[in-house]
Amino acid sequence: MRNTLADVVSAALRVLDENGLEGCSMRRVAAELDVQPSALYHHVPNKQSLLALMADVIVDGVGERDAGVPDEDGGGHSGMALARNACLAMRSAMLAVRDGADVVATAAAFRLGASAVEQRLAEWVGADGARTLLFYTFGQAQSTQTHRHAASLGALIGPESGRAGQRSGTNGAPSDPVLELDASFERGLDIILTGLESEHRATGAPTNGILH
Amino acid sequence: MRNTLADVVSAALRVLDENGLEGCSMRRVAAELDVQPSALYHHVPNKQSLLALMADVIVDGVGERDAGVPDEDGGGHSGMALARNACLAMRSAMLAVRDGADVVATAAAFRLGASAVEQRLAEWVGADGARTLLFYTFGQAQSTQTHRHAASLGALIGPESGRAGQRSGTNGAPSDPVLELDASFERGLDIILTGLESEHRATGAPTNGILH
DNA sequence: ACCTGAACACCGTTCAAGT
DNA sequence: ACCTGAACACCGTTCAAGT
Repeated sequence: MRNTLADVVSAALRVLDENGLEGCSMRRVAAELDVQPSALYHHVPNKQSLLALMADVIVDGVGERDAGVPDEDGGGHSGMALARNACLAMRSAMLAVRDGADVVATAAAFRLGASAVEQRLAEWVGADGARTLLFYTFGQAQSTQTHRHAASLGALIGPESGRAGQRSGTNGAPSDPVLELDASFERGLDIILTGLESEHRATGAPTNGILH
Repeated sequence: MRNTLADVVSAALRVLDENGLEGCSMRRVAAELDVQPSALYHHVPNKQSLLALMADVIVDGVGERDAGVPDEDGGGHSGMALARNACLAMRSAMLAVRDGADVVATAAAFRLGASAVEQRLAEWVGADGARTLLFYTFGQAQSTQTHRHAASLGALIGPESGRAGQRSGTNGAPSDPVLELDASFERGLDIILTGLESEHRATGAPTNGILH
C-alpha cells in the first residue's frame, strides 16, 4: 500500500498553498506524491471531489466549539456571540491557506444547508441568518484573498506603484486595501448581527422566521 | 478591419452563456469569431482581462438608476429602498447569463471600492454597508447558480432522484433548493438593511460611520 | 489495492510572418 | 490594424496492463 486518500488530500493542500488554485493541478499533486497522474484516480473520481475533500479539511473544526477565537468575557455565550465567533474562525481558517476561500466557497455552494457550520449557525440565528452570515463571510474572505494576491504581485513590481498621495492617518482609514478589508470584516458582521437582533426582538420568537 | 474589441467581448459572452465558465476557452471564443486563437491577443492582453470586460457588460447599467426593478410606491425612494433595488437588479443581471455570478464576483474583487455600483451603494448606505450588501449578493447569486447547474445535471438523470418524502406546502418552505434560494434572497437582504437602519438610528448621522 | 505507461482531446500564450 | 500558422508547455481523464 503506497498512498492513502488522506495522503492525497494533504499533498493536494500542500500544492494548493504553494501554487494557488490555478497551479493546483492533478499532475502537480501526483508529482508531490512521486506518482503518475493516473494513480490519483484510484483514490478520487475527479478533481472536483478532491477539491471538496480539501475544503472539508480547511474548515475542519470551525463551529464545533468556538474554535480559534477565545472567550472575551467569562460569561455564557449568546447565540449572536457564538455566531460571531464562528464567522471569525471560519474566515481565519479560509485565509490560512492560499486561495482557501475560493475552494471552500465553491464546495460549500454544492451542499448548501448540509454543512456542519451552517447547521450550527442555524441553531443560533435561524436558517436565513446562517445563510446571510455565510455568504457575507465567503465573499469577504474571497475578496481579501484576491487583494492579498494582487498585493504580492504588486510588491514584485515596486512597493509604491504610482498612487499620487498616500492618504492615511487623517481620515482614520488605512490606505492598504488588505488591512482595510481585515478591519472592515467585523463591522459588516456586526451590521448583520444587529439586523438579526432587531428581527429577533420584533417577532419575540427565536430567530428562525418560519417555525415558531 | 475584421473584428473590434466589442465583437470579441460579445462573442465571449455568447460562448459563456452556452458553455459555462469552464467551457469558455479562448480557443472557443476564437472559433465563434471564425478566427485563430492567437488573433484574440491583438484585442486583449490575456483571458483575465477579457473576463473583466465581460463582467462589465453583465452588470452594465445596474445601480445607475434603479434599473430592472420598478417603483412599488410612487413616493420618493429612501437610500435603503434604492440600495435594495440595486441589489435585486444586480442579482438578476448576474443570473441572466450562465455562470455570470462567478465572472462578476471575481472581477469585482479586483477593483473593490472602484466599481460604479459599489460607489452608488456607498452613497446610500455607507462604505461598510455597500460592501456587506455586495458580498452577500455575490455569494447568494453564486450559490443560486451552482444549484441551478446541479439541478440541470440532475434533471438529466431523473426528475425525482431518490429523496424519500418530498415535503412542501405544510411548512411553507419550497422543497426545490433553487426556488428556496430565490425566495430567501430578499429575506437576507432585509436582515442586512434592518441592521443598517438601526445603526443609522443609533448614530444619528448618515449611515457611513467614518465621515459624516 | 495501488500503481505505470501511453494515449486522447484539450488548454493559454508567444511569435514570426503575412496583408 | 488585424490576422495566420506553427509551436511551447501545459491540462483532466481513460484504460489496459502490471504487482
